[in-house]
Amino acid sequence: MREWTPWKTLDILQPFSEQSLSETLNGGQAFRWNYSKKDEYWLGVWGQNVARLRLTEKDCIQFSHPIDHLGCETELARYLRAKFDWDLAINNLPWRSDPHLEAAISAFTGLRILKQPFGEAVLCFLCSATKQIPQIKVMCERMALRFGNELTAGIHALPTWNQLATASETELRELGLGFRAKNIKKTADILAQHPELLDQIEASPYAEAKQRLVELPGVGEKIADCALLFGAAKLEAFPVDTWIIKVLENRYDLQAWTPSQLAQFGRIHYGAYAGFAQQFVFSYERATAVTQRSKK
DNA sequence: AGGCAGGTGGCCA
DNA sequence: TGGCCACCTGCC
Repeated sequence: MREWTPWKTLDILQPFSEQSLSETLNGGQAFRWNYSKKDEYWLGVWGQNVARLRLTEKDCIQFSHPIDHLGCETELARYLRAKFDWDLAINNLPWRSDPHLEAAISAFTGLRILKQPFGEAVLCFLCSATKQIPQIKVMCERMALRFGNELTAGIHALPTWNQLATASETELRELGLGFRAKNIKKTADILAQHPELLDQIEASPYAEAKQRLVELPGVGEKIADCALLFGAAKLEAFPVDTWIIKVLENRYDLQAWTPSQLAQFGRIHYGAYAGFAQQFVFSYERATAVTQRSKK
């Protein structure tokens, strides 16, 4: 068992709350964070990094990482987008004329969009098709254990696409990936053949990046938008999933709109930070649904 | 016990 | 274009 560094406060422009930290790490953006009630910290993995996170009573965010992992603090600041001005982004959202958005923003103060490694975001959201968050997490965990590097005692990184290309579809199915296994295998083969492809896509403007991403097997509009929003910091990406369809139909009275029309509405109504707005109303809707379910 | 879950692609009109 | 359906698996 290797040692962990003492807790240190991360230099961050705007604070989290317990709730917004939880929602950011474990609300459907990322799938590799778990909270230990006993130890009172979050443990997470991204890229070849592992860290523990916790909030102090004053909402300072503190981190710890394996002692031998130099550079983790820099990577963490990048991952959490510590220096990005999220309040300015909120200022540019249309909450002044949109009571539902305003309520969602108020309910999730401190929520932000992660900058995950792009390839990992593509992989995780390829797993997400018709799955709920706990199940997506299980799939990611199994892929990491089977094909990813061990970072510290018992904790594995997600496999790189090159590592995945060595797996057979059968091996992937054995991890419980179901029909997603075929898409992941085919995508892995393509990315192994074209090592620069993901970097090129990430560096492209949003529209072009999306156009090129949906050429990958199993990547449709929704998964492409998730990967670009959570893995490439393209905040104009607006994933339209079943939750957002519900929100727009019920809260914005847009019944009878097709998903593609709803996507267009979202981009126009919410603007340049549509994906950030999406995350607020997504979280708000899920919180409401969970409350209603537990009342029964 | 059967339907459904943060979808996608293929096939039909 | 637009609607329908199969596709794995697990959970209610």
